[in-house]
Amino acid sequence: MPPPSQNPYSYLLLPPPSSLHPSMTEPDRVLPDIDWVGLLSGQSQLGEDRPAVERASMVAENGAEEEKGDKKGGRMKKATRPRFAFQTRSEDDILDDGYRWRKYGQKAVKNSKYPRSYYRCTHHSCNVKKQVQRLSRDTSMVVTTYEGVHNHPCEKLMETLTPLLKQMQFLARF
DNA sequence: CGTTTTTGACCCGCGC
DNA sequence: GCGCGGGTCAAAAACG
Repeated sequence: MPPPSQNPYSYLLLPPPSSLHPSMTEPDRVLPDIDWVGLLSGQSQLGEDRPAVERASMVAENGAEEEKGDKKGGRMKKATRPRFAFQTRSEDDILDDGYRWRKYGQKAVKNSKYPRSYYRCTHHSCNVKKQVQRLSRDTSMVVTTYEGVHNHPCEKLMETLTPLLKQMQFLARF
């Protein structure tokens, strides 16, 4: 796979584009203050909720309601996780977001001549998923939908961003 | 040889 | 119940 033709991380810093595919629900694009350093370094990872982040990445359609383990019901399955969709103008279907993904399926989509691919985060016990599909209307557009929040830091991103973020924090005190 | 991709089968919810 | 659309499994193939 060729290197990304554009900044693959831009979507981490910018709100999602205003023009979403009709089939996509509108994500909540309010981006509250986030402790990026703590988040990315995984210092405040599991256990604690990160409401700010979840809210920022949540799609209105299926609220992130946690159906906690309850044996009685017999079925408490679907803990709907936050979803976050965005689209990118790119030649490449797969853009490098710093995480490692394993493809586990591909399906043809109705009303589209391009298939949709399903990926899962390869990190152990991190069941974040994403799906990628290309718009048949605008071939140059790729829609990526993330589901869930990583419970581990992204080493690759940390390498490059930590020094900068630390510096920004320092400067922000003035 | 371990990991990832491929690909048809399978499963499940939903509308008829 | 049955078919359809969407999502996942898993075995084999491909890859490095």
